[in-house]
Amino acid sequence: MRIGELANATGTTTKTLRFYESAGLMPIPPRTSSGYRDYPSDTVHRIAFIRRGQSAGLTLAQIGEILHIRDGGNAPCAHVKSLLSERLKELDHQIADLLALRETVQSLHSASLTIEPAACAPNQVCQYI
Amino acid sequence: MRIGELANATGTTTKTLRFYESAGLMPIPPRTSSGYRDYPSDTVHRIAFIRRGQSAGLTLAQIGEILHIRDGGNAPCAHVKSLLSERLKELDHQIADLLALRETVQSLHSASLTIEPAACAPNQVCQYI
DNA sequence: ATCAACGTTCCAGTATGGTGGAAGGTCAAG
DNA sequence: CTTGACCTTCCACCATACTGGAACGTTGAT
Repeated sequence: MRIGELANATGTTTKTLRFYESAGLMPIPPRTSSGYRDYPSDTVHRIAFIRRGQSAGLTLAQIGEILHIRDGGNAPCAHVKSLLSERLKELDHQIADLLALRETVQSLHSASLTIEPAACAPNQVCQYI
Repeated sequence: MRIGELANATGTTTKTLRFYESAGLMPIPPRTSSGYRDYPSDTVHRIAFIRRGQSAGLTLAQIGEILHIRDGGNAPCAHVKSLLSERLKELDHQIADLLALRETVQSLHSASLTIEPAACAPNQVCQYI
């Protein structure tokens, strides 16, 4: 199948597919005599996997690692487990950071609602921040 | 004061200060006869404000807006209030998104711990994802 | 034969907040 | 007079996942 078909079948764009290829996520596809990429039809599964990996919050680089292990003929199970638990730890950190930031912003915001703007000194930028 | 002094006094670098200037966050400073930037000493407060704005999760562009209002001789109170409440909404969105993602990753990870890797079919990339 | 719709490569830009380095000018101490 | 620490400008690059566009070749239908 040609690149446009594949893009249609997977809900991506030809641009994105060429980008994935340049990023090392796709095996180099064979070409037709005129130079068009000619993908085997099971490539849709590979693209679908990439999308699922992205919705799981993995980066393209991490998804690439998994694909490379599989392409090398091995089962990527162990690596996937460690990527997922790593990602889980990162998420916990990010969530904790954002919650702390939310606290900060929340209290700045509350203060900005209660303090009189008239009390604003012109020699500083902003009393709320 | 010269740029290195200012950088030292505020815990930034000369690179960063020149970057802030190019980003429009700093008033154009006077120069010495030899072409060195010569900052008024209250510039440290401006830099400190920028840092506080960043720890409140504001972008440099948003911090710039506040500074411009103040530089224009007006009190930025109203704008600051709206920036903070906007930021609060964004944070709530981001946190909700991350929590949902955490759920997804969590269940994928649990599955990866219980399912037998031996059940791994070689014709798909990874059963966990 | 011509036209649209597809394909190709390559280069550049998006947003964010800087960082690194080259090539050169200035200043104070020894 | 030279050395080292400072300053100047400018251009390029980091990560991330694409996107836009130019310039040109191919395919299939009318």
